[in-house]
Formats: sequence, structure tokens, C-alpha cells
Amino acid sequence: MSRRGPSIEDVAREAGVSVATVSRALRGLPNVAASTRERVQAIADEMSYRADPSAARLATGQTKLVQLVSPTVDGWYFSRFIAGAIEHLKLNDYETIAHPVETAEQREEFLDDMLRLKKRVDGLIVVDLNISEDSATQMFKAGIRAVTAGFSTQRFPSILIDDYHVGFVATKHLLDQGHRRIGLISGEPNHPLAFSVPGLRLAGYTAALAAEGIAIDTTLEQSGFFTAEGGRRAMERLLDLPHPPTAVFAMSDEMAFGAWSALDARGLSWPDDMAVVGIDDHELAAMVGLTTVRLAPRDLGAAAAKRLLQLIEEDGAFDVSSVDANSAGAASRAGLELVQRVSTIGSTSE
Amino acid sequence: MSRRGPSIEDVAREAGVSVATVSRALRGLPNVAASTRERVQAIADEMSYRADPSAARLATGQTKLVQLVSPTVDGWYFSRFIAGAIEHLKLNDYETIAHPVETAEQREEFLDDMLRLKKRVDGLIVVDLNISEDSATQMFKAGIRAVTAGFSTQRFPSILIDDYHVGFVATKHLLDQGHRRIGLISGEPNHPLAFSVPGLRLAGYTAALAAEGIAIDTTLEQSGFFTAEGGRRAMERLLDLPHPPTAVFAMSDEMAFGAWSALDARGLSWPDDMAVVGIDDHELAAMVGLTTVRLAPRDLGAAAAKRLLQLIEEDGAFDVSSVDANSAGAASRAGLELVQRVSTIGSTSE
DNA sequence: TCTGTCTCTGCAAACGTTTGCATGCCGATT
DNA sequence: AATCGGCATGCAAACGTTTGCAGAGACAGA
Repeated sequence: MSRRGPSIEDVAREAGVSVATVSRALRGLPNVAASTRERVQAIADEMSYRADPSAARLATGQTKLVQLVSPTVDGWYFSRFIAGAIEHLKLNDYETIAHPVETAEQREEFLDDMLRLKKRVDGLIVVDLNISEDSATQMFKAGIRAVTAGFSTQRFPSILIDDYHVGFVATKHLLDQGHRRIGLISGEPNHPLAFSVPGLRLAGYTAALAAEGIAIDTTLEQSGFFTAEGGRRAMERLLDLPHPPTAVFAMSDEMAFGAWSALDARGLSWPDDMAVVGIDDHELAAMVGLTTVRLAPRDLGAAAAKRLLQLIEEDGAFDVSSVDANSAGAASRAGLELVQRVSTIGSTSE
Repeated sequence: MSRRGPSIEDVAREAGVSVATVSRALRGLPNVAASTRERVQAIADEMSYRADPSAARLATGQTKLVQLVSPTVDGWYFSRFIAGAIEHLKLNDYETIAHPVETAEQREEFLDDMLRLKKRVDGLIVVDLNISEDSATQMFKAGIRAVTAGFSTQRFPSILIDDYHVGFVATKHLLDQGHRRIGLISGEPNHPLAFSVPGLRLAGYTAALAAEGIAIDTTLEQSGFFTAEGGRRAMERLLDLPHPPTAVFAMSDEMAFGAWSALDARGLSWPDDMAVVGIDDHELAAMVGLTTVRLAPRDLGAAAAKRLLQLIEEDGAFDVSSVDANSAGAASRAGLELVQRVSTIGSTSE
């Protein structure tokens, strides 16, 4: 009534037609006389009627809602991924529920309660949580449609960066500059959520070194925990080494900025005293002349959203083989580019 | 059925009770025999039954959904605000729909379609969109419950930072250091969304100068558009001035980082060649020794969420006077703190 | 034994849509 | 003139909950 606002029945009564006709008229379905449609439309506008989504959802079984699950919602990478996904979904009349899963505990909770999601949303985008095949299978069997990003499963399509390649390219760049002793500022090795990105980048780093016949020195690998402060500490440890590296590959720009800070505190700077390459192409990378591998998280988010909508439309997702065909690596190497910068430090001549 | 999963009726049949009893048992309502409750619970678990939220929403009129509207979803400040809000809402069994409104066009769209929201979500958090009193009134009359942040209206409670004070404190700090010619790197003066933060900070800046009897020199005010690159350009313009400032107040840390870049490109550094103070306490501020005014966007987001839940619970929100009483300034000056840092540049002694 | 209270349970009416099916009408084809 | 097809509309059955009301026992007090 007044508390809930006008219902379709109110509109029907006012327009002198049945609720069915109102429903059809307002949704642009065929088999409605033009005159009727206009009249209904006008009356609906005047009453400022809006269909109750809950009722529509109940009737159709479609929620027009998507849930996006990621380790955090703030972070440089994730917030951009989310922005890209939301934007794409919004264009297709879907709304996005953001759902951070930060701790191992929350992750359990999420997995335990996955089934809830079946009726709650039309689909799921899961970013950088390493979900086991078992859990994925369970989700799949429950009829949940999902797309993963940053990791892959047998069951669901995934949007991936080739993080191995990322690590390789970054390291290769330093090798090409003539460096032979290259440090690594990595993420957290045993993160509670154990996502696979750091491992892949590490593998790329290792492979690039191996290709040049350089022996791996594990003292050169320091954890930066994907934070600036962590990066700073890692760089300090590297500088304190009896035989420090001449170059460093940081697995994220933010850690590289921390590394910058450690260098600066000792009166050192890049690229002269220490060559550094990061990952992301953070807005500030350009400010401090950091060479980096550009990722495009917004695009990835949009790609994941797009793939999910496909999945929802097909709805024939019960055919496992068709899913598998597109499952892994659908967007591999998408938007991956080395951005080489020369530090502006000291270039007063310009 | 199979496509939609087990319904409450399936559980009821299996348990040999009515749907009403199942509903009551599962929701922990009184007047259910302990034995019955256990049996129903067990059967529901076994069938892994979950109540369909759409049906529940239709029946109760409560969606347990909140929409958060902000200029962007990435961005340092907003992503953290959102994280804080989501976290708090999640604890209270609410889910959050994130909804960026980036352009003036999207804003119109949002305002036009506000009414939709009434049935869609239980409440609204609106951040940094300057909504007119008219629109606010319209929303209010439509029965929409909302909390605003970063701006205020007569109708709804709001969570505010005292941005005037922020500007004042930052500028005062530079004055206390003995500076008399202080530049300003501001946001966008005529932003399409016209939010009030830059204006307030500007007023604080102006007032602080006026208090010392310093005449305002508008050539010292440069737009930085709240981006690092914008900050860099703004600082360049300031440096190119015939009579450059000796200190600069940047309205965000990111713009201050850009300013750093401009200084660095000319072989200058802070605080010796140019004192700079920013706002936010961005993670990287500590890395580059930037003095800044710390804000706590996560806390603000949580506070907004908390206030909104209150509002929803009261539900007696129809009483205008009670709303007005708590409307503006509810959380003024919350988490505002000057973080003074000395640049580490050159301090090799440590 | 009768009456009243309290606890547990079920019935059935909402909640507001969507949609398959049936109906009536009008015009065209034979 | 009879038939047929297609278009516009309405009827009513879903969809899956919640909840007010009433009934059925059980148990205590008189």
C-alpha cells in the first residue's frame, strides 16, 4: 500500500486492464496494442510505479545480481578489477555485490555457505582465491555459475594473466640490461589464502635466470607481502647482504615504491645504483620513473563479467564439455606490456 | 524443483510438519518444541536447504541489501570507505551493492531512477555526490532511508569530515614552519559532480592565511584534479611562477606525490627546497616522508553503515524531527590527525 | 470435573510479479 | 457466407516465503 508503494495491480485498475497486460506493456513484450501500451506507460509514470524486483525474481528465478568475491575490495589491483566488472555488469542491467574474503576463516565461511548463493545471485566472479577442485565441483553441481580470475579450476571458465610470463618478462628485462645478480621482492610465500600469482611470477623469474645459466641464490628472494612497507624492509635486507644484487624484480609496484624508500634512505637511487622493475603500472610508477609490467585490472574485471554473462545466457552450462573448452586461459596474456621508464632523478638538464 | 533446489515445502513434507513450523524452527522463533526444531534442522541440513531470499524479501518487505553510491569504486579514498562499510554491514547480515556514479550523466540517471531503489534495497549510503535538497526531499518522501557522507542535507543523517578544519590544519602547519608564501594544489574547481570537499579545504586554507594577515594570491592556486599526474603539472606551474611559493598544500597525497615528481625532475626535494603537506596518509606517504593529515576512510565507511542500520531499525524514520536532530556533523572531526614526517632524503647517517 | 492458560502446531492469506493457456475479435481468404 | 489466422487481452496458476489466527492438547487450579 502506501508503505510499499503502488503495485502492478494499482496500475492495472487505474488503466482498466489486467495485470498481465500491464506487465507485458511495461516490459515491451509483443502482443500489446500501441494505444494500450502508451496509456499504461503514462499511468505507470504518473504513479511512478516500479516493479518490485523481489517479486519479479521470485517469479522468474532470475535475480539480476552478481556476487564478486575477492581477497579485498580496497587494494590497487582488486578495486580496479571490481570497477571494471561493475561497469560491464551495469551496462547489462546487473548489479554487483562486492564481497571481500580476507582471512582464512572468512574463506571457510564463504565455502561453507556457497549453496546460499545459488538462489541469491545469478552468478559469481571469484578473484584470486585458490578454490580447490572439490569445492569447485561442489559449486558446479549445486548449479552455481561462476567465472574465476587469477586462478583456474576444471569446472569454471577463468580469466587469467599469464603470471609466469609476467615474471619472465620483468626478469628478462633486467638481464637484458646486463644484470647478473638479480634480487626478488616477492609476495607472501605462505599466505593463508595461498593464491597462485606469486608462485607463477617466481617461476617466471627462476626460468629467466636459468635460461641465462644463472644459478638461483635463494638469499636474494625476500618477502614483501605485497605492501609498500614490506617492500621497503625487503630491500633493506637485500642491501644488507654481504653481496647485494645490482637489480631487483619486485612483484608489485607498491613494493617497488617501498624499495625506493629503502634506497633513498641510504642515499641511493634507481636506476643507477640499483635497477628495479615492478608490476602493475601503478599511477605513481610514472611519477618515480619505475619500469614496470603493465597489467590492466579493469579490463580483466570487465572480461570476467562478460564471460559470466555469456555463461548465464547459455544456461546450457550443464554441458560440461562446452565449459571445459573455454575454461582455462581464455584471456591469457591479455593486456600485458612492459613499460620501460628511465628515472627522472638527476635529469635536471630538461 | 531440481533446477531451483529444495523448497521449504520439501523440507516440511520430509519432516512431517507444516511449512509454517519449518519456517519458525529454522529461524529460531519461539513456540517450537525442541525436539521438532532439531528434527527439522537435521533434515534441512541433510537436504542442504536454504531459504530463497527473493521469496523471503517479498513476504517481509526487507531485502537485507544496501546500496553504496560513490563517485568511483577504485580510488584510494573510496575503495577504503567502501571496505569499511561492507565489513560493518556484513557483520549485520546485510550485503552491499557498490554503485559508482562517475559522470554527470550517470548522476542524472541515478537521481531519475532513485525511486527504483525503494523496493530494491533497505537503505542507501551516498558518498560525495552533492545531492540537492530537492532531490533529497524527493527521496525522503519516497520513503528511502539514506545516510550521506562527505556532504549533508536537511533530510538525512550524514557522516562528515570537517574538511574546513583539514585545510586549516594543513596550512597552519606550513605557517608554523615559518612559510609565508604557500601554494595550493587543489582538486577540480568545477567538477561535474561538484562535491564540496575541495571547497571546504580551500576555505580552511584561506582562513589560515587570513589569520596570519597574509593576502591571498590566486596565482598560487593550481588545480591538480586529485590525480598524481595533475599534481605534477600543478607543481610545475607553481615552480614556473615568477615568484614561486616556498611551501605547498596539496589536497591529497596522490597529488603531493605528483608534486614530488615535478620537484625531483628539477633536482629539488622536500622539505628543504619546498615544504609540502598532503592529505589522507596514503600508505606511500610514509615511504617518501610526506607530512600529511591522516583521514580514516574505513572508519568513516563503517560509521556510515552503522548509522544507516540504526535508521533502518528505528524505522520510525517518518518522524522528521528526530532525523534532523542527528543529521549534520554526526561524526565531525572523526579520525583527523596531522602526521608530521621529515623526509628521509639525505639522512644517510642512519 | 470443569475452566482457563500456555505451548505447540497447522491453515491459509498475503507479498507482487510472470507466463501458459484460453478467449474473443477482426480481417482476409476461400 | 463460412473458415481460418493472428493479434490483443484476460484468467489464474505458479514462484517460496512469512505470519495472523485458530485449534488442539496438556496441565494446573478451583
